[in-house]
Amino acid sequence: MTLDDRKARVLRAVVEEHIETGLPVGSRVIAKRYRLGVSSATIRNEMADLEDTGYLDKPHTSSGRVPSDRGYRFYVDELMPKKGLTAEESRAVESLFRTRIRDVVSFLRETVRLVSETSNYLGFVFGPEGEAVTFRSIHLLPASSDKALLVLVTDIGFVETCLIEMSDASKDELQSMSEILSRNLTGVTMDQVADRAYSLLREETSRYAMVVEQVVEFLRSVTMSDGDRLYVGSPVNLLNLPEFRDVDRLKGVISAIETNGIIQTLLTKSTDEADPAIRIGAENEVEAIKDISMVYGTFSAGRTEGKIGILGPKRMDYGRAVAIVSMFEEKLSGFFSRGD
Amino acid sequence: MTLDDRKARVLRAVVEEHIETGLPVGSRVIAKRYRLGVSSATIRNEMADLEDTGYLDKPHTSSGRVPSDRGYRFYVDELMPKKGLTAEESRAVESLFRTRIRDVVSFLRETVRLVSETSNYLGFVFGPEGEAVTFRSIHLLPASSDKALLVLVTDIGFVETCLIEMSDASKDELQSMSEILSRNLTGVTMDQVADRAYSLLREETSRYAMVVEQVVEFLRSVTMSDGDRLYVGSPVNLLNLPEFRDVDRLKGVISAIETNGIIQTLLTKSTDEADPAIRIGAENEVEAIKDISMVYGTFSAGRTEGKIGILGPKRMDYGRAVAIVSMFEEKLSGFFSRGD
DNA sequence: TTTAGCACTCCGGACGAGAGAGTGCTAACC
DNA sequence: GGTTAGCACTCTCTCGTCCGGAGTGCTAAA
Repeated sequence: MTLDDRKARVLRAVVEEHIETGLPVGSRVIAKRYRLGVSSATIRNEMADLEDTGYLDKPHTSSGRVPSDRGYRFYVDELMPKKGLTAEESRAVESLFRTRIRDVVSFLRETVRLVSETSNYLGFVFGPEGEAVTFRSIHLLPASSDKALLVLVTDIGFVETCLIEMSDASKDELQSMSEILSRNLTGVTMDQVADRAYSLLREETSRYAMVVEQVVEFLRSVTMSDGDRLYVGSPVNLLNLPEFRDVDRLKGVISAIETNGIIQTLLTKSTDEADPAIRIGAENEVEAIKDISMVYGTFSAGRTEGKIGILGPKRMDYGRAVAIVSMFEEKLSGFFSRGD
Repeated sequence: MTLDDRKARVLRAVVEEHIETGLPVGSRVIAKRYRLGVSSATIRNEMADLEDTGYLDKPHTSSGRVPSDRGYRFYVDELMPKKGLTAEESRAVESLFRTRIRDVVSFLRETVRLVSETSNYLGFVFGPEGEAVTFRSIHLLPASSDKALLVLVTDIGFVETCLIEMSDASKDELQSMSEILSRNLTGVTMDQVADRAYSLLREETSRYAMVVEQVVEFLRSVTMSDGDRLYVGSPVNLLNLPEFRDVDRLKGVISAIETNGIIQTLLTKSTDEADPAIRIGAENEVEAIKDISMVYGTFSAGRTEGKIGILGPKRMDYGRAVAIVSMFEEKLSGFFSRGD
């Protein structure tokens, strides 16, 4: 389905006007503000047609028009101009990726904060999945008289640490256990590593049963931690939007997002879309966020991948959102491949 | 200043009724619901007196009374019953402290989440300060061909890691640098460690100038990270409170909290108060949170200490908040001393 | 096909009335 | 003298009503 040139221009004007103001837009405003060379009456007719074909909605009988999901969809697919980031914004992003990385978790958390800040919507990152990740190295270090520190480094730079209680173990013993672990588990994928570690350690140093158990338990918890993959920014930005003056709506959205699983299922459901992908309103197929849009993309991290995206109102600045997501995608892919 | 017995009982009734309902409370309700043995007219007289002496306020001429800051203060100091947590709640807290601790940062983050959840207000933790902390151990581990992993363990169990870029270094070289670091920096306090490391590494292995610089830079960032000490829960709970139906108020509070520094200065200003301490409304001396109350306490972590607390409306359930804070204080102190 | 004109619709703010809740005061009561 | 019943008064909140404004849809003319 396509639209003739003038209808497309009217639709574009309506969408952009509505994105800017948040209010229903009338024919007069379009005629005045957007130089289409025709009168408001003509625009009115075009708008009526656009409503009939489902590109525009009317909140009530005699008010201006608002883009429908379909209208937005046509807009982002066909009409939307490509946008870039300002020099200053790019610089802010660059600088995040130049700072010393302490660990991947806080790095991703910082990323989310920056996405939220530059977009003025709600940023999120869905971290690289664990299953395809392998270990680059494993160490057991003495930490105190009765504790050892287990350090794991994955091939994409994740560092996980964990304190292990142990009654007595010499430095040498730790060292040897450490080496056994390293030799045998390096390169093994996450979903196999716990089992491997278990059989391995048990036969080699059975007198440390308690330690072995703790190591295995920790490895299990690392691999299972699918819920931990989602990082969401602070929803304060959404409070500034007129569509969320209604507290209950905001509450619904926030709790939907915080309820682990919603975004995950949304993202994994993603089909052969463009990248960055755009999901508009009801396209998300979840009641609670049916007037929320989502722009997200995929970044690669070693053999696996993660998602980064922005949640905002349907009248979000899609062009800008796409620019931001693209930028971060690229940077994140770069970041995670750098470590190879 | 004290109150005669009946006035105190009226005040207590008003405060508790208001805490429960959030509405101005009238004399009739008090007379009916709280068995004071006098009629509403008498209560009315008492309430008028309480208003004169500043314990109660009236939103407008002919409405019920609302406790003033002074009224709340008297309530928490003199009238409030001691509360405990339900068995189930205690169990939830216990279980957090029994789970395997991955690292202190995520542990504190989880703590904040749990405080928010059990209190139904906004929990926060102000982590142990860095200056008095010393290192228990320091390690440099091979991570990949061109990177090493720097691992620090502090005496209170904080683990900080950081990837260091280095063009070429054999395992043995890393090992020896690692040992030099360990030997010389263990037990040194955070605020001295960067300098020590610098002079040390430079003279011993000058050919790794780049590495040294990175290590020092990281040590600096660890010691400086005062802004990172604050962990705040999700403000969703606040959305459920009728006093925050007004989005702008909520926005003010949230951004005041997110603006680093507000809570810090509030907490550091704390004088010789009881523990858990209670700050009611304007006692906080910050405009933005002048109708927010705060209940917080101190937990010890080795030679240093941190704060844990709850932010809520002035009509918060102080008894419960105190119980929760006490519980967490104790648990956290236990947690951080366990590692000695 | 476009446009001007006009009647019509609907929203939102203003206004006022009435109900409800609560107070303060007065006068009677124990 | 403290306590209480009664009552007038005040203020808020909720409706219903009433415009004014904005926008539409339709018709007829250009």
